[in-house]
Amino acid sequence: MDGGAGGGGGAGPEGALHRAGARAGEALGLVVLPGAGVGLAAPGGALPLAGDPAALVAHLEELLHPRWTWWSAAGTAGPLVAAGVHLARCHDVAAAHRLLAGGGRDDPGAAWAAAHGLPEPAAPAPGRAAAHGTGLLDLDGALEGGSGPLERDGRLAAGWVDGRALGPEVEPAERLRRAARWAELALRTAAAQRRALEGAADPRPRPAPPALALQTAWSESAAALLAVELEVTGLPVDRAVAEAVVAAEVGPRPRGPAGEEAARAARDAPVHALLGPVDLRNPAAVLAALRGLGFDLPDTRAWRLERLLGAHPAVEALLRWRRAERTATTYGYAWLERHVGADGRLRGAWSASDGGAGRMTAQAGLHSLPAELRPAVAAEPGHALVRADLGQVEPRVLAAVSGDAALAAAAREEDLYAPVAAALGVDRPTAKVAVLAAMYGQTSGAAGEALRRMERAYPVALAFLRAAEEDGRAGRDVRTWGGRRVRTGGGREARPDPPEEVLAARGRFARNAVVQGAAAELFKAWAATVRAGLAGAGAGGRVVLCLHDELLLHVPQRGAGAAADLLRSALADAARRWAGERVRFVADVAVVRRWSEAK
DNA sequence: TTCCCAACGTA
DNA sequence: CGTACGTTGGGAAT
Repeated sequence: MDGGAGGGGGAGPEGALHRAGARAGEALGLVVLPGAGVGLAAPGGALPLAGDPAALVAHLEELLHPRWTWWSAAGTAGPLVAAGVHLARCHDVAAAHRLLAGGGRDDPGAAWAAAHGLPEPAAPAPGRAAAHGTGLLDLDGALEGGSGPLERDGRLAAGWVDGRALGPEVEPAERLRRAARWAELALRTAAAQRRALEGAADPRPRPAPPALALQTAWSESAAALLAVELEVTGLPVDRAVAEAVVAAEVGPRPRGPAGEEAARAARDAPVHALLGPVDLRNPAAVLAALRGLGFDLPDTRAWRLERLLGAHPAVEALLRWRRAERTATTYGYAWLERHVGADGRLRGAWSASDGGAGRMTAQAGLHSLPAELRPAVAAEPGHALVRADLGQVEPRVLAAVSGDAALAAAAREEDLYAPVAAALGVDRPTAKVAVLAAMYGQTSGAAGEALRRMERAYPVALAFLRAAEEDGRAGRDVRTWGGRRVRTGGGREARPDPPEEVLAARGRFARNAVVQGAAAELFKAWAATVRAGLAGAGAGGRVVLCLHDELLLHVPQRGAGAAADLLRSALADAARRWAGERVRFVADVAVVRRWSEAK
């Protein structure tokens, strides 16, 4: 970063940072102004630094190895990651807020308010809550009056939350000072969150590992940074193979809108010949046409049509049409065009903890690639893919978080269902169905007797699940093992007397959330540990896909064996921190050239 | 233009 | 054997 720093004096920012109370390994607030500089904040003061943000941050990473503390990785880390800077540790205020508060809000205004005991502010204008807005300009009284980022009532000022206060139209030196001030507020918010995480009451029947909530906040923070990296890195795709897979389903790439239209008509023709000129893309029309053939169905879902395969040739044609249409519209040439870059990387936006239970989500179809396309996910020359997926993760998680000693004993086996089957006195498939039925709240009576035996064999686990279900039915929030608050919908749309259907759905949701959500936490702790290990190895390996219980790494060929070992050791480390020694977690690991070759 | 539903891919 | 998510197209509501 030679010579880029201003404000620190002398050889660099070290002196000023030291005077501001920055210490190696400790929290350091960070705001990035792309192309202009950074705002830093340590416990004793804030420091504006002009210069290239990536160079400044890379230097400080090496010098201080801090826990970078920002409002959100999504808003701050993008330019740094794009410039190739590795950031080892962070506290992501948005991620910690999602963990502590649940719900959909994670903007600075909401996090600040929660951390200071203030009521949640009005939601920022949708779509305009950019990290550092470029919009102008009518800086309101809160800014112009010199009152800075805080309103009189203690809330964050709107002009700061929406980024206008840091916009490029602000005079450069003032803009940097504001960035440092903004970093200071992120640091203060993080400190309050840390106190809340450390002081969190432990409502569970048995004690969690020490500081689990704080550890979880940090691994969730790492996942938020990983989400930024995943989008920058992308998933390596062999475009020729992908196009061949598409072509096999829908034919050659159509040329222009006319070709598009012709291909569409060609897809429809065989079904029209058998079913009449029905609008195949309108389910109601398809339903009516099928009724004309004598099939009276509640809907036209594939599994329902498959039962009628022998009855009329139109059924087979329709099912074939559905597959082709899915490929053409969702995973076809247009999709490749939109999401696969010139460098052969499939890119989409990632979210580190979306939805009710806090799983990762991804756009651009990254989480729902059809199996037929997996041969197209391929290592680049000189590289390998290393794939690992957790085995039977949800029942193992249930054993860990419920504290059921008998289930934990079963979870010490490579195949958890074998001892469960023995305990229940049933065969393995029945045992598996019984466990899943218990975890997810069965409604049809298929596993009735096995479920009653589950109750006798694993009463602690079943009581844990029943308690979550009761909380959900009552509209009470539940907390996952790592401390994530999951709202069950009792608050919003509070109808006076919800029908049984709604109550039952809330119960199933809560029963599922305490398992699925906890599994998501363990997964992210694993992913964060793997990420750190890859960086430490220094061989350029990257996580390229996270898929709920599966990790895919892209590594130089000669590092593949080490990466496979890392996946196993990282799981052991993460699981020990997360659950102690009582439960074993297992991963299936394979070094492959194509994703389809694993498993 | 916005919102909801059906359908289906993944875990 | 239920939950979660994203994407698409169509139709109704606005």
